[in-house]
Amino acid sequence: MLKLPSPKTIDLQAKLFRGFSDPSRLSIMEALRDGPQTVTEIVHTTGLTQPNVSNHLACLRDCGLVSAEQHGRFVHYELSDARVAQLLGLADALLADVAKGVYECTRYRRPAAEQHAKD
Amino acid sequence: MLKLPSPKTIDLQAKLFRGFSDPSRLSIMEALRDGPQTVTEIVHTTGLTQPNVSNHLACLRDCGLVSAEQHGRFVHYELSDARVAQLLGLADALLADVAKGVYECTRYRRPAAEQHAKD
DNA sequence: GTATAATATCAGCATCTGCTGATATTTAGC
DNA sequence: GCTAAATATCAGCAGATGCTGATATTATAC
Repeated sequence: MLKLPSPKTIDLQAKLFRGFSDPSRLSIMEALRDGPQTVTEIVHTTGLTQPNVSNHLACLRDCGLVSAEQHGRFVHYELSDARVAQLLGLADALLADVAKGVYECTRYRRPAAEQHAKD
Repeated sequence: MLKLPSPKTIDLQAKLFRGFSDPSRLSIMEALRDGPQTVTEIVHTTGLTQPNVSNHLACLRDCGLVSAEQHGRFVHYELSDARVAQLLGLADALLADVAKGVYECTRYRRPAAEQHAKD
């Protein structure tokens, strides 16, 4: 019988990955890969709504994936650890090879409107 | 103005990470870290329900994270790429440093019953 | 062919998640 | 102090997600 990590550790890992599992949060982290940005800058870079960005940033900060620094009435956010970018890079590399599968992964994803590719 | 990856790429990355963002799927992948296993073996290792395991395996297979091989009426599943385990390892390392934050990341997670730690 | 074991599929439900729109808070400049 | 800009918070809602329980499928053994 194999020994798995404790349920608590598994849950923590899941939580960590959940930080990466949303397109909006990924956009934000991709934006921060080039260096610190202000909330408003992130809003412009990503095209997301300001409350939405603030919410995701708060989430990412709570999870330790980004860190914040206040300058006047601006708050500069940045990736908190080189390994965050490293994870993004590793995902890129993996994606390059398994993308064919991911395209069709609709098991836990309703087919909805068939998501016509546009890009 | 910075240039983000295309929305399609971001969505694919999000999908990939979503494969890792569920405790049940993580348990399954952790179980497979030690080598291939049968569905029934995974059921025993993880303590999950058989239909549940099958469903998650189908999801992971669609996403290219695990691969399957049929032997008689048994199906042996294994991690499809070394980088899958690598991602799990990197997450472990990152978690060791940011765990304090992740513990408290309840932004997109209802506090519910406060989840008393037991492990 | 029949029975049985291993795996897959599916409907239905409860819950979680992320977005929007409105509002509160904080800070700088006057 | 007052105003305006930058950011944070919150309620409410639409939709996604994961689980269970029942059932279907596949494959071996007899």
